[in-house]
Amino acid sequence: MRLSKLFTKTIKDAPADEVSKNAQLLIRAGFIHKEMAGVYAYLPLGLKVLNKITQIVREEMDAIGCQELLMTGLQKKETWESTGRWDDDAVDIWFKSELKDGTPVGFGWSHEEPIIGMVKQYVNSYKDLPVNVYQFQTKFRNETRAKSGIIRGREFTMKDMYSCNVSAEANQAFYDKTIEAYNRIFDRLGIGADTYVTFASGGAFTKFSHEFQTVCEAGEDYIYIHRGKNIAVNEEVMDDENLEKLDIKREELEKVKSAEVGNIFNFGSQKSEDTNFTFTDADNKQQLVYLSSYGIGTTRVMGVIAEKFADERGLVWPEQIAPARVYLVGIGSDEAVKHADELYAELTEKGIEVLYDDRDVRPGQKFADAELMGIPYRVTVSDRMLENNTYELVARGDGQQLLLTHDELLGKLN
RNA sequence: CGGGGUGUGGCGCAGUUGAUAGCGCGCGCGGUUUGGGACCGUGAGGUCGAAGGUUUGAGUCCUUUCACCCCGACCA
Repeated sequence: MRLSKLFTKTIKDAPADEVSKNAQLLIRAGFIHKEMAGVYAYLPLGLKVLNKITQIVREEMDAIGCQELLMTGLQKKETWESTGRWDDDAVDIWFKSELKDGTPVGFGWSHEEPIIGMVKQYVNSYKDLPVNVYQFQTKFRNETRAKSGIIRGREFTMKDMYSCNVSAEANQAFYDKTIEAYNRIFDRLGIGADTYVTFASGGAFTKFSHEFQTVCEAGEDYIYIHRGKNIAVNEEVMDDENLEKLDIKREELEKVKSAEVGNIFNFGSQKSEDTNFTFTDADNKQQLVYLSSYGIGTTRVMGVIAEKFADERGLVWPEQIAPARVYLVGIGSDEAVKHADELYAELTEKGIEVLYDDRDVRPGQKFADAELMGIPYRVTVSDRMLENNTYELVARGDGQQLLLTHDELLGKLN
């Protein structure tokens, strides 16, 4: 991608109404656009990042046998009445509207009920189970107060997955398998080392749940982490009884601020009882399906990563999700620019994603933008470099600078 | 939802005791520059969140309203 063609541009001053670091930097770098409080659009560079996060999640979900689908944003009242969750008193974040004829509709804040209602149609026998389905969907939640940029919005995207099994054991086995998949996801996203499987309170259908909490100052939770066991306890369920259950001692724990990037619930058979979701077993008896639900807020993850790794110069993306791998800067004479053009063509040809700053602006501005955007590697082609037949490679993360020959550079970037 | 705060060109801000708006960034044009967000010159762009009111006169005062931000509450 040539920067001269990119319609967005960077700005020096963040809008005054943005206080959160993630939104300030993402807006300054041209990754997102604020439409209203808690509602953000994803611009070309931001969408690249979001799509990469999405793809990593998708690969890991597929790897454990899940099938992707896409439910609807509009939902009907009847679906939610079975569990008593259409009522505004039960769920206070509903966005609701109605059809022209007055029929009420809701904007999906979750897809638990609809997806179960849909799957139910196809599951009749134990032979049809297990079923594990997931989607990446926009969720609408009428939060009384949006905050923290894209970490807590009123409209956001989430990967939600639902598993249906024949027994509590099978349900638990898949639940455990998903925890492993989630750990792989957060590893690949670059936040594995700071993300803890956290014992937390449950929701409407279960007493406890597991959260995936990433240590982050911009988070909204306080958790007690156990570095030895690599697990944590959410402050909200921190008591002696639970500590005993987890076989950990209070003094082994360290309190940190964190952001919830994933949350999984084992519903047991309670939810299927409410929704009348049953199957016929081998003895021709009707049995309740065991359900679990698993969420990862993909846009929130993006915000947490932006927030967590940023430094005083701007964003710092982990390589796996950066909008491009290389930020190419050409400086100086026409000759140098020609070399930069050629290198851009060559890298692109090799499948390396390059953001080529071919704008007619001064070097300082290009360097500053490379840093603000957080592209992992900056490659500079200039007359000074050409004299020695080298290219300058600077890593965004640690600032390490290398002077490489053409072949060394390609070796390094491959 | 309770408390606090802010709305003035695309962005960041100033506007004194009321007299129909000014600066920086950005943008156009010309020129000089070219390894850390250059400089000079010259332009374009706003009627001051919205509505109503007081006044000869309102960005400045009053009322209402909307939006946005922060703290708290909430967060399946």
